[in-house]
Amino acid sequence: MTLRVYNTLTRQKEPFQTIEPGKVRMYVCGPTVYDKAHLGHAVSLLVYDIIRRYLEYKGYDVRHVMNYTDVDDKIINRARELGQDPQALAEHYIQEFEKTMRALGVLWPTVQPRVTQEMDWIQRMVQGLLDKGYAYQVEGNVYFDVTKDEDYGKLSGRRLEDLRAGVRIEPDPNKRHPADFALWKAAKPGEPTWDSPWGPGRPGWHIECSAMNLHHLGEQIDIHGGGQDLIFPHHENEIAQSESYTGKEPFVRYWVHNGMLRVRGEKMSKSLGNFITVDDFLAEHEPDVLRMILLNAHYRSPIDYDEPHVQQAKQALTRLRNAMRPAYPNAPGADDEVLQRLQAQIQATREGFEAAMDDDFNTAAALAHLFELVRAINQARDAGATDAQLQPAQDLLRELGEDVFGLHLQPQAEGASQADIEPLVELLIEVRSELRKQKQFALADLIRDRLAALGIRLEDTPHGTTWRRETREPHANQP
RNA sequence: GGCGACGUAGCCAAGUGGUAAGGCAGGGGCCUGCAAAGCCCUGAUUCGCGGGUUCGAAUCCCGCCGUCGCCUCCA
Repeated sequence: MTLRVYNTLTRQKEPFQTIEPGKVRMYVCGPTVYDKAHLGHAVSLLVYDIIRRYLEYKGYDVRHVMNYTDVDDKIINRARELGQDPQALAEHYIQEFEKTMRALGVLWPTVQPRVTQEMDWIQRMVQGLLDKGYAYQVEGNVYFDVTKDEDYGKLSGRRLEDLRAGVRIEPDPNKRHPADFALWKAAKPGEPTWDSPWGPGRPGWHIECSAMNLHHLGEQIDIHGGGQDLIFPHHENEIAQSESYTGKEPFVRYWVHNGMLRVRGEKMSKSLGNFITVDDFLAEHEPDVLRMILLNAHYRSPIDYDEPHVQQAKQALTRLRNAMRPAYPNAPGADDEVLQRLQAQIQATREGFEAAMDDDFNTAAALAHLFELVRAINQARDAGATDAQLQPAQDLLRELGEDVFGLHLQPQAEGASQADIEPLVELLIEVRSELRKQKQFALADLIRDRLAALGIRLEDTPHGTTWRRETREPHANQP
């Protein structure tokens, strides 16, 4: 099977072929660090985490770059409000963001460049664009001249005439064309500045991503990711800069854009003030719940966030985890017919899962195949399968659910180890069984309830009583 | 005004020409002292609406209605 990926540039799914065989160069737009991460950031982190995990499952070596925008109007303004140094503020929120990444359990990017550490590459590109006539200087500012780029607008499907007719482009007397954008902004009093051939100033927003791509991945890359709201103008401008500078097309082989998270039917955004921070979410729910919400939908679709969806995702996650539970006590072993069915499902699941993921990372369809495996495992367990007989199926569920989807399906008990408490729990179960035989249900239930309060769940089956540590509690992000 | 996406059972959602995956919730049953989990059965003659193409359409075309996004910072 060949992986096919939807490319925003061509608006269709295309066979995935990398520039270098076996290697993927992937760049994902990271945050501007002036505030805590919200759920939209989490969506982006998780979507590209899952994509990366699948690429690695397919055997690719992924070089994954995610930037931090640590120089920007918003940072400067926030720092001014708080009476802080902008760099200190940015550093603080980078640390916060990385806490969030750890809490969400995403694979760590290979490189995490910061604008402030890329000035050489940024200035080199700005100068190159000036030299080639794609940019012009006005009073210490450098602007990109969109009229010099014949195919400007190809990513977002816009034409300059349309833009000119646009209602909300603010007139700027310095710009030759309203759609021209700043590569370098002349210094204003009280702002961080860097020396440059065009005078003191700081980079415009778009140039950083072009420069970091060039520096860390090369002139052409395989995948460029980001939210759909970045298609215009940010990614459009990136293409214009990079292709004008290098003279090579395409700058990016596959433009991948994830759908926006919505709250109460509207996009969640800082300007609308309806955003939920990741910390707020994690104080109530475990990170896998958000992962499940995303897995259940397609990454390009908008996702509505609300409590009912959270509850649905939580239940579905529990069903997945319950399939990892062991065989019944003293399981006699399942017969051949049952085992053959289980074996057939193992094969069908892997094939179905890969076919779904190969089709533009169709996680919802892939997840459906996982649930079919779940049913087969549960059927086999009910039919008396032993742990050894269940293991191949559970191994597959673990591989696809944990390694590829990034979920945590195995109970991860905290505190005392399993081995430490096992003899004690077994003792209590034995005592309780005696009580049940003697119909002393009040006492038996007391033991069950008190153990439940301690996070140990007892379940009576026809074959005996099983126990397990309660799945982990929701926890706030750890330091 | 320009560009674009979407509209599938109570809810989430896959499915882009061959007769509707999966999950959540609900109902019935099995199991059980009870509980929990699990298993079995159960739901759209139908895919926003109206036309058209086709032997055949949720899937293609046209029109309409509705929701949302981008065009300004934004994952």
